[in-house]
Amino acid sequence: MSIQDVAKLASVSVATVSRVFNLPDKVTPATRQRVERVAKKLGYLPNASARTLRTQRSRVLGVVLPTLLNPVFAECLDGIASAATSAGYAILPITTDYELGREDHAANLLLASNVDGMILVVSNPATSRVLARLKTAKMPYVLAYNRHPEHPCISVDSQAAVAELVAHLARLGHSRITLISGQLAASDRAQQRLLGFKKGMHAAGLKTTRLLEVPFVKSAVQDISKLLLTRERPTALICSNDLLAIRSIRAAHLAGLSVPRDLSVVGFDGIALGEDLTPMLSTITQPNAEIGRCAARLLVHALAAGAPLKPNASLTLPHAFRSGESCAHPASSIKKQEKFSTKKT
Amino acid sequence: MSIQDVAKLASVSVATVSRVFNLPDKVTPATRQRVERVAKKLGYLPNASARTLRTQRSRVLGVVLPTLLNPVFAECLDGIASAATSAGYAILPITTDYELGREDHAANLLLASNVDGMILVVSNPATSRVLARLKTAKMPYVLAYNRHPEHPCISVDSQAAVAELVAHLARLGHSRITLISGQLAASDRAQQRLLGFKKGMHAAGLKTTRLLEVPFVKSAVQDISKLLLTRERPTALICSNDLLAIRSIRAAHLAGLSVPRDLSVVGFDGIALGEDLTPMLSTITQPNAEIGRCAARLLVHALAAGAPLKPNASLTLPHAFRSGESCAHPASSIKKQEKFSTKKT
DNA sequence: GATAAAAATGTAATCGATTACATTTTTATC
DNA sequence: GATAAAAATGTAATCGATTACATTTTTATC
Repeated sequence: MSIQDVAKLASVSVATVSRVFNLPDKVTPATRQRVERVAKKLGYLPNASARTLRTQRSRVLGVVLPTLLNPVFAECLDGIASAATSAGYAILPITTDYELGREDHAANLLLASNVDGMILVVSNPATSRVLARLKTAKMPYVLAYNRHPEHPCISVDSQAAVAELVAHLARLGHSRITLISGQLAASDRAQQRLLGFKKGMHAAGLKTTRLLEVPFVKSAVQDISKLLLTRERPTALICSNDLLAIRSIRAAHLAGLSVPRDLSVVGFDGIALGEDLTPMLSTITQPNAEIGRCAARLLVHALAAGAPLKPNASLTLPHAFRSGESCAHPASSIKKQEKFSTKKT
Repeated sequence: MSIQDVAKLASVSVATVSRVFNLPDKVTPATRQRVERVAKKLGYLPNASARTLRTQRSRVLGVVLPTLLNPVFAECLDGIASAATSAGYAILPITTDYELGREDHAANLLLASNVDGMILVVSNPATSRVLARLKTAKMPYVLAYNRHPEHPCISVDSQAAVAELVAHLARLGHSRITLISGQLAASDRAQQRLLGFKKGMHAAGLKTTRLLEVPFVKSAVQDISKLLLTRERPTALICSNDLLAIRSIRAAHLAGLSVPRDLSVVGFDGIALGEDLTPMLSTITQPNAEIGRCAARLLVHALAAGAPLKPNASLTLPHAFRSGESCAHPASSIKKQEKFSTKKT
């Protein structure tokens, strides 16, 4: 079932069939209809491999993501897909499960697949081997969530966001705040959030910054729960992503603590599901779908212009604090809390 | 950067270069090393489009899913990806957002992309146009989650699962049970779960089966909340998926009801996140990743055998009731409940 | 209706791999 | 070292599209 079959049955040359699909104005209406009818009858679709080989463009964007099991990236991919589709591009997503070797593998697969450009969430742009590879291969790309001065990146300012959050918690009366982070080595975001945490704590005059680094793949509820059973337990947890926040709330429950009465928990990411939870998740929201859409639009734009994206094309999108129900005054400043509650009600 | 460049620089023919990559045993070690070195230096990767065009196989499996924003499908896709990868296949996933037209579009895109086979979650296999299309195109495929006697399907027995669940709830003392379902027209699973609900209610001697059909895309918390404020409100909700269950728990909270004291909520799907919630989600679990892995393995096997999958290759995987914390005795039978609680503590 | 210009259509090269078949080189055996 | 067999390598066709250029047909103008 090829263009040859259609041409034969429609009694035209393959060039005419091709034109019907690509330059319909260059074909007489009568011929066009005849060809279209035959094509439809045969269920003919132009072979993408042949077209890509000949035209040297696939109209496909490669996407490299850590995982789709974290809704952050699923939401982002959804944004990428919608922007890509409206620009006439398909997407080819690959996940790496935070394994560095699989980043290379994914990039190679996409390079071999003739994608026109790539959107990536890498572990760490500063040390990434893939990015060098893309540069030598002259493959246009843009990073999402990552932040690095030498690469085009779409992201929010995680560091500032967490610093602001610390200030907010301090204002609420919290002083024993612990950062629950995923593996720092596996993500520049986690590192930036830690930095923001330290800066924020320092700015608030809080000396001791406590950090619990937990494995991300397997649920870390037990580890967090243990932390919450210590004598000098924190009154607030800042979690470097929403899934960790959800697990922290679970951990609090297992430790016999009520959220937010005994413990405030704030997440990071703003996954949609957080709004449906009880207590509704307090979190720093990123515009995940918009990050994806921006990345795709920028990349498509660069492809149209024929020039790879430069680092100065980077975009910092706005984050926001979504005040949910998992964050409040600490129990020690209960009076203030009551005043607040009264105001609210 | 093509096989020609490598051949020239290594002073061999393109055939030899090709053999180094595909039949390395047929090449003298010395030659092989020379070619491999040159290939590596140039960063050469065999062009997938050219290879696919020539060999008539892409080693890619197409995947058609409603959405990745529901973790069920993200988990399933993860299973597909792992099984496909270990079998040497890549995957090309496309989402349809439950829009019928986009199912066609996705299938066409995948057909044009020369995928070797397809794994699909369609709206309704009985009425699907894509499946007919795949048959005429002789494209091997397998359905996931769907159930239909005329197609190869990997699924659980939703109907039996819900019927059993009703029996369980009835045993706990519930009689006013409402099914919260997504759009019935958009999913055969929803229809089967409804059927199981009716059968289960009938078997339990419960006459009135109440159903609330809610839009799935936008959160239906308000609708559910309204239901819970009625005079004859249900004591238990069966939700046709876990996201609806989460929203139902939220709705209960907004209605001033405590779960599970005032209202039992049971979901369907067994998304991983449900275990981290408080109350931990009571739900009927499906082996989502395994459904994906099975589908991929079966398809790969069929491709190796050169024969399309027959309906009798269908597999019913086991479901299970995960007893979480969102389901208990109804308040009216409070004594029984206390007995139970005591036992537990 | 002859002529020139414009529009429609066709021919054949091309993209980059694989592979049947042909040719050359190496190895084994005497 | 001559000869046959086996191994290594090369040549050229092929997959299915697009497209520059050539050719044919249609249209416009007198």
